[in-house]
Amino acid sequence: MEERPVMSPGPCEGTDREYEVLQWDVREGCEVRQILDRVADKWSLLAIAHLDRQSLRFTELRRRIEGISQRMLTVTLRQLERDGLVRRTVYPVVPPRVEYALTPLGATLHTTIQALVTWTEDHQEEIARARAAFDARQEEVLVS
Amino acid sequence: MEERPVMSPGPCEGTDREYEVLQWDVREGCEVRQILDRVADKWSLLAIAHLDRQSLRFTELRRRIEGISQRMLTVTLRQLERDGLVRRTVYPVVPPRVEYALTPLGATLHTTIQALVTWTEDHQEEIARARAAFDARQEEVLVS
DNA sequence: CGGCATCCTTCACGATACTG
DNA sequence: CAGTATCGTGAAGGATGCCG
Repeated sequence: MEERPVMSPGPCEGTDREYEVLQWDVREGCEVRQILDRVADKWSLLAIAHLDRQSLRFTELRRRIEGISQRMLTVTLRQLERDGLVRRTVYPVVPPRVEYALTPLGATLHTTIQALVTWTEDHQEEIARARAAFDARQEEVLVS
Repeated sequence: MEERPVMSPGPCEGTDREYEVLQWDVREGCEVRQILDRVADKWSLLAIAHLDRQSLRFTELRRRIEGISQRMLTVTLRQLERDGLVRRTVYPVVPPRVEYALTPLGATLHTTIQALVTWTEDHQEEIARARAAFDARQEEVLVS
């Protein structure tokens, strides 16, 4: 068992959520950061996005998330399962059949993640233009 | 100039957004994936979250994002600037004063990102419980 | 103060091989 | 099919030093 979360040992309790979102940083470094990392992770994002309202078998999921290695899909799904975001169902048949689906909690996260994905899709051209403009400006500076 | 995005040279044009979100994967591997990666990046997320409706100086931002190195803050801000999400303003005084703020585009992303942050805050206990339960189950299996 | 360049380490991840 | 275990590598990122 190699990559098991190491859980930063820092001081981390009583994350008084009273003072409101704008101050969410005062006690950051706590678990929020770690969870955010996991949840915003490249492969987690894609896995959750693809499990929208449907359960998928391991290989099926692997095919849909183009470019993911078997190893990373396994690791990612284990983490999501551990976090209670994905439910793993094993059918005791041979050859084995394992299905993955979002839990209710995972479904609520899906909504948020889908918003991020949609935002990206909707603004990719704008970003591409910004990049081109930025690079052009850099070019100028380099020439001069 | 070391880490400049390499821009995967794969086939990537005419990302027909006609077929709708559920099919956003057919042409993935395109820029969407790359942008999603950047935008969902650990430090990008935090930087954008902290630039909510206020501009901050470099050092101020650095102090608020606990744990970020100077190097990573610089790199992150450059990328966000290049993507048109953050505006960098240099005041020609000495010592130099540089302020960072969200662009209008960045502000729209902030909304989405804040939703993700809020989700994480709202569900951290639930996730902690899920993890504890999962780990307990693993323990059982190991003992047997 | 707000960087950039260099060096060096770590570890995330892919590739590969083996199993129930 | 759906994993697990092991190994090797590249790249991410921290530490440090210098500069306008």
